[in-house]
Order: sequence, then structure tokens, then C-alpha cells
Amino acid sequence: MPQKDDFDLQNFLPYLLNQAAEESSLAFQQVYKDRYGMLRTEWRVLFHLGLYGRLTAKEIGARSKMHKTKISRAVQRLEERRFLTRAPDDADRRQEYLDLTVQGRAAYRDLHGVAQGYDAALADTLTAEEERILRAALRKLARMG
Amino acid sequence: MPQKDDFDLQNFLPYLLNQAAEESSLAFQQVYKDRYGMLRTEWRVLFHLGLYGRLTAKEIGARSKMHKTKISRAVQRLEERRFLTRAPDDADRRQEYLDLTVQGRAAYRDLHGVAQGYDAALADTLTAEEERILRAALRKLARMG
DNA sequence: TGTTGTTAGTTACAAAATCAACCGTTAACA
DNA sequence: TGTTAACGGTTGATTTTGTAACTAACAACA
Repeated sequence: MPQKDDFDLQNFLPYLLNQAAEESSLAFQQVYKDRYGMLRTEWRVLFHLGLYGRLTAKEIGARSKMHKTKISRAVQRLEERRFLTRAPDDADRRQEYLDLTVQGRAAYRDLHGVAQGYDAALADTLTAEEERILRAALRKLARMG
Repeated sequence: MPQKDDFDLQNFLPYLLNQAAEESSLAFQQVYKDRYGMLRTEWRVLFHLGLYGRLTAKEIGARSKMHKTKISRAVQRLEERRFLTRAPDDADRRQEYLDLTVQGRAAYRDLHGVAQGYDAALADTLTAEEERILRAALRKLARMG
């Protein structure tokens, strides 16, 4: 029982997805790294706080599916660099509320704008139909509904 | 000039791509790790050699876009575990030809089959049109033509 | 209350990725 | 030829990630 011999790495979805993900994030990665010295985890935490406002680390974890140790370390670094502050929750002292500082919000606005422009530029390499179906298919594969 | 406020992480293509890539590779990762103790870099090198036959590390790098240190270390581990051998190139002694051993080819055939089945299972969560357009769009984004 | 189990978050240690410097070989060319 | 630059590949130091064990706080319920 021979295998279809046109099955190579370029046809393997996980590989294709990974290549596309890496390639497509390269230029943007450079921006948050160069402008704010951030790692991807930090940019993600910043983005969540900028978009949804005050959150706990747990809530960020639930939304982003990042592991809690990644979040913990990202929060530490963002705090050190004065992009966010922690506020104790008196009703449950295990958790802390995270808020962006003025500086954090400025970075968020800046990067949000860059991301939007970058996303549009990527989408421009696709037809409208491709873009729509790509997004739908990716959501399915990522199990986001 | 306000920003479109429906732009969140779930709409940011690099993020979506990354989530889909991670989610979709999880189960397969488990297979080459459990059966052969391989890392992703090693599975990729193995796959390239299985698919294209004898290659140098440089050629694997050109095809896979992996960094040369990753490839160097993956080759080392695959050699230690007797999945491949090195053959000197007398015409250019800087480089070596890499060949799979019998054991390496067996692992390749096994994993190739698993990958094919896994890819088909992923594709089954999509409609035929979605699948076709997804692959085309990913190739564009990954700049593979 | 007291015990047991769970949760939010951190820390310690191991595994892996990244980056720069490096070695031996080949190429370019004076 | 002799010198310099470029190349293929490896190594070592540093950074980042992953895994598990941990702390402090809360919850459930005898």
C-alpha cells in the first residue's frame, strides 16, 4: 500500500502553519524588540491589558492560553521596566490586579497601531476571499470557535 | 483618527497563525517524541533526508530555513542515535553528506505515515474549499511560491 | 476550629534556542 | 604562490522556555 508521494513538508499543515507564522511575525517582532526591548510574551501581556484594561494574571492566561510561568515572568519584566503596576485584591489576596502605567498605555497605543498596519499589509498580499477563509480556517485550527 | 476598535489579538494574523501552528502540531509532536525521543529540529532533518535523500547540512538549511546551529545539533543527536551517518565530500572537505541509516529510514517511513494521517485528520475539520485556500494562503505568507 | 484540597502565582532547575566567535577549508586574485 | 576573504560547520556563553515543586491564600466540610 504505497503512500501518496506528493506528501512533503510543504504540504504538512503544522509545518506550513509554522513557516507562515514565523515568517509573518518577523518584521513585527523587530518593532517591539527595538522600540521597547520586549519579548513576545511581554508584548502579548501588554496587548491584553491595553485592550481589556485591568486584569489578573489568571485572566490573561485564560484569554491567551499562555502558561502561567510565562505570564509571571513577563509581568515581572514589564513591572521592572515601568510598563505596568500591581494592585492587591483585598477580597482575594492570592491574586493581583495588573494595570498599565502611562508609559505602558503609550507603548500599547503605539504597538497597536503598528500591528494594525502590519496586519493590513499582510492581508494585502491575499485576495479578499483568501483572507476571509484563511482567518476562519485558522480560528478553527486554533479552536477559538 | 480613531482606530478600528475590533482589532484584537484574535484578529492579528501573526498571532492567529501562531496559535493555529502550536495547537495543530501538539499531538504530532507527541508521536516523534514518544516513539523516537526526537525534537522538532531532529524530526525536520530526518524528514528532509527521508524525502530528498543525501543532503548536506547547508542544503537542509536552504530548504528548511532553520539556523545552521540548530541543524548542526540536530545532526549530532541523530548521528548519536544512529539515525544517520556522515560521509566526507572529497571535492569539498568543509561539508559532509548526510545519509539516513536503515533505522533512520524506518523511522522516516513510520513518521511520514503518521504525518500524512495527521494532516488528513486536520484537513477533515475544514471544508474542501477552506483547505485549498488555506494552503494557498499559507504558502504565500511563508513565501514558498 | 481543623483538616484536606484547590487555587494564584513564584521559584528552581533542566532543556532548548540564540548569538557571536571560532576552526579548517576553499576561493579570489595580486 | 601568498595573502585575504568567504564558506560550511561547530562550539561556548547567554537568554529564553518548559517542568515541577513550592508558597501563601482560600474553600469545603467534618
